Amino acid sequence: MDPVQRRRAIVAAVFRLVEAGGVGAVSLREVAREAGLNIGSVRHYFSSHRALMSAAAQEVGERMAARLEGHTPGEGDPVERVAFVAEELLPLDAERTTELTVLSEFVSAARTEELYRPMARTMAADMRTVLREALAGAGAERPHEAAEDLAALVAGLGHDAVLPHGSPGPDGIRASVRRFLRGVLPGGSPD
Amino acid sequence: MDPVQRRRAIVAAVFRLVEAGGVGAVSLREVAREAGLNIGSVRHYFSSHRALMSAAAQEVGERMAARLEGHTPGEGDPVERVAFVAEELLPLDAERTTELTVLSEFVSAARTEELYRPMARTMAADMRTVLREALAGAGAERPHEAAEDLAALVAGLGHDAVLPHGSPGPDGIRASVRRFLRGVLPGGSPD
DNA sequence: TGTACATCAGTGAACGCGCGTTCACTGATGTAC
DNA sequence: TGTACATCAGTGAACGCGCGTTCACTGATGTAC
Repeated sequence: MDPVQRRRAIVAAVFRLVEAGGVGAVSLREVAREAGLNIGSVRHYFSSHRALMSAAAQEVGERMAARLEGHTPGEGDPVERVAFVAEELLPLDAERTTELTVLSEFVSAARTEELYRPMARTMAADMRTVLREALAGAGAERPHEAAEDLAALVAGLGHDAVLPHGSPGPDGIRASVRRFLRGVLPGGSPD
Repeated sequence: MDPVQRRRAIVAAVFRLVEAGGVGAVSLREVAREAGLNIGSVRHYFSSHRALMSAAAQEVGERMAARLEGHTPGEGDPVERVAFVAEELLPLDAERTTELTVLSEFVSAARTEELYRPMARTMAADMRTVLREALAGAGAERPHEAAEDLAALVAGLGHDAVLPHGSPGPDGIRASVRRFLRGVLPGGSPD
């Protein structure tokens, strides 16, 4: 197996463990078991537990950055154009739910673990930038303020939906985003 | 020392450890050190690690419930009346920041640890109820929808501010809450 | 008043376990000459 | 073509450590009679 692919497979095992039990549940023995390798083999590709987690955090950040940058805003109604961007960051299907859950675990861990802080900071800044540009492009009057509000709304909706609480669900999430956007963009039909 | 006080002191030590390192950083040995006790003494008051964490989670839930129920909505401008309630749930000073950080750690842990799930569910439901009643009392046209949106905004603002990222800070948080409330309540000056 | 016993706060050593790390190793592939 | 050596993927035992738990213990206070 290609060493690059092997490293990817190990990081993928880390992601599955993070989703199942959080960042704290990732031990080298569990990673080895999940990846179908010997613990010594994991060590062969990542010199330490810290190095493995750092690589995993970097990969999460790169995936989300690609998600944010990789789409074209689309056309049509301003509300739908910005909603399309915001919804990249919301748990509206299984794929996004998994990815956001893993991201959220790393970002939360960044509060007490400095290893994840650069990634968390970059993510927060990228998200604000992308939302601000989308809002400005769609004609928002105060894109900076609106981006702050939308970033908080998106974080809150994502947080709730990822947890086993009384989340509004995909339809409720979509509705919240549209209510917000109709308030800050021109051309949305009033309520 | 009164046994009740002793239990409280041990739970307080748990809270300090959760704030410093998350729920995963709470070991019985660390709790004993933090509380100035022997590990056997901690065991004397809480029959297991699980029982201790359960008691701590319950205490967090009760404190937040008291915070939500214990205030009177106040009078005057509808925006300020609801903002007063919402701001109980936002990290606007050191005390609220600490309390919300600890709450947030337990709620996040609830995703993978069923022990904390009842508390997390109750908290989420209480928060929605209190916000909905405050919005309805202040004249919101669609208090249910507005409460969902405000709950997400509050969760997002709190999440961001608790983490070492590019948070908007207390003034930005207050401004976001007021922009939202002016959009859903009567009598707020437009923009 | 005095003795015996029960209760309970508090102690700290010992257990088995999973952890990250270290290390000596196997065996296949590739390169030097 | 053939031999010697280097490289590197992959292995798995062993280390010291912190963990939750268990347990036998001390000593003070309160109660029974």
